[in-house]
Amino acid sequence: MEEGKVRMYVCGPTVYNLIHIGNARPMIVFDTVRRYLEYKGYEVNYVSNFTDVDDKIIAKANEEGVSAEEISKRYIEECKKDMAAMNVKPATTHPLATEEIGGMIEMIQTLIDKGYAYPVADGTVYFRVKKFSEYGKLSHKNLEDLQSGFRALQVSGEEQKEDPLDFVLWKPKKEGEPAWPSPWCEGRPGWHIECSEMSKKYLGEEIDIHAGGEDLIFPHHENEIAQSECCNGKQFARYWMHNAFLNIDNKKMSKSLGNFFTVREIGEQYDLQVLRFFMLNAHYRSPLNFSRDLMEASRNSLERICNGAQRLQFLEKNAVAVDMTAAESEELQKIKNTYIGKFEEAMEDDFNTADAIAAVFELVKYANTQVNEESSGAYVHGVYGILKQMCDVLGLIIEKEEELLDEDVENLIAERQAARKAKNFARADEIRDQLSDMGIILEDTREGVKWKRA
RNA sequence: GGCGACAUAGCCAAGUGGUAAGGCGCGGGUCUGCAACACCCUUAUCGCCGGUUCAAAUCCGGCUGUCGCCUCCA
Repeated sequence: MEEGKVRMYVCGPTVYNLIHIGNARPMIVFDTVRRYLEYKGYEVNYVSNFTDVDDKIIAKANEEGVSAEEISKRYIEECKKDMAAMNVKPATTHPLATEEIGGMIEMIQTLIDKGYAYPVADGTVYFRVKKFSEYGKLSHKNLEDLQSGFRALQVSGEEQKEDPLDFVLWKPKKEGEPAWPSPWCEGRPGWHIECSEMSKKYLGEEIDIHAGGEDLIFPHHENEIAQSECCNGKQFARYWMHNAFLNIDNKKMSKSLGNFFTVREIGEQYDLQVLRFFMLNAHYRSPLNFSRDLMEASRNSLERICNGAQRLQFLEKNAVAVDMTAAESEELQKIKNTYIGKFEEAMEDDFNTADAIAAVFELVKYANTQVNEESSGAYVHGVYGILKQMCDVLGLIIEKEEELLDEDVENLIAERQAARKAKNFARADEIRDQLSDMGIILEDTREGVKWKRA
């Protein structure tokens, strides 16, 4: 909407527990969208909320005998740790629903004033769905479909609605629940109005991109559209992006099936970069199946990229020639066009990260076969730069911190080298095993001995 | 019942009209004292049936299979 800028809202998690790997998918996917837009020079105002008042949070609080606030604060902190471990950038703003109640009340009041909402006797406020003729435009549902497919089981409070399709904007407090004063009753906001308000406050009445999991299309996003467009009189979001689900053994993840994994659990077994790679290896709109085998495959794949990157760093550091030759300069421009070209083309085709990753692998192959000891430092640096640029956009970290080994380890490596020279391979292998037990893996490359952490 | 999505090699996964990217894995080989890394070679005619077209994984129809959503559930 505004030259050089993007306003983007992503529905965030309800913080009643550690986030699971299903929650991680939109975080990783839309963080990558953001990174690409920033890479292209856009200034991205990225807003993602935490839903910190909700039945599940309250239930958890009662279970533990603490306040709802204590629960939500705790899991917001844990969620931020997981996000950092997945290399998900913090949002420009992470609003909390409970801190935006005033704005929500104002929006609800406006909707009532315009005739789009109505309070009932107990103080509940409902949205009058039939008043908004475009209701269903996002989820491709029409009111007849909704009514014909209407479930026989009705929720409590149904009898006070004007129409079964109407949804809650404000609900009265129940015993022991957190509540805020409002013109209608002491209570708390409905879930949908929270996002409408937070999006409006931090991004404005119209935004460029609104994103979230595909399960949110109906009713959550449909209801957000109804609320925001009726309240503000403007188109709410220009683009909607929805990621498909992450399944386990082709089934929706759920606690009852026992196929529920938190990001924290996976992080104990794998570097979460592997999880990130795994998710980006498929298109965000395709359902993705999660399994241990697939994580193993992803780990191996990612390692290939990291190995290639480390080799380049090594070659650069040990390059004999410093400056690029004219031929190298020309070649660098050529590969930039080829690989960055393919990468951008993929990303600009609805963020086809799987295809973009293929471009990364092709560059790695190029580097492994065409870049060598005879390449100039500047040239190697240039190739590495291209690789790093692509990986940065994907949020994959390939740059390892320069790490110094302690003296004992250094000495062991030196001793092993001496043993190898003396053809005392038994001793050499013994040392290698010893280092392996310490978590250090040695590789005898043509360029010298390299090591890495297991 | 209503609405919608998907079906490509052992596995994951790109590819929406011109004769199948990439990765993992398997097997063979080169390099290495060995191992690892890397490199080379090898691994598919795209769920089934029919149609449109000079040409289809790609378009149309039918069938089969899997999955998602259907109002206080994130």
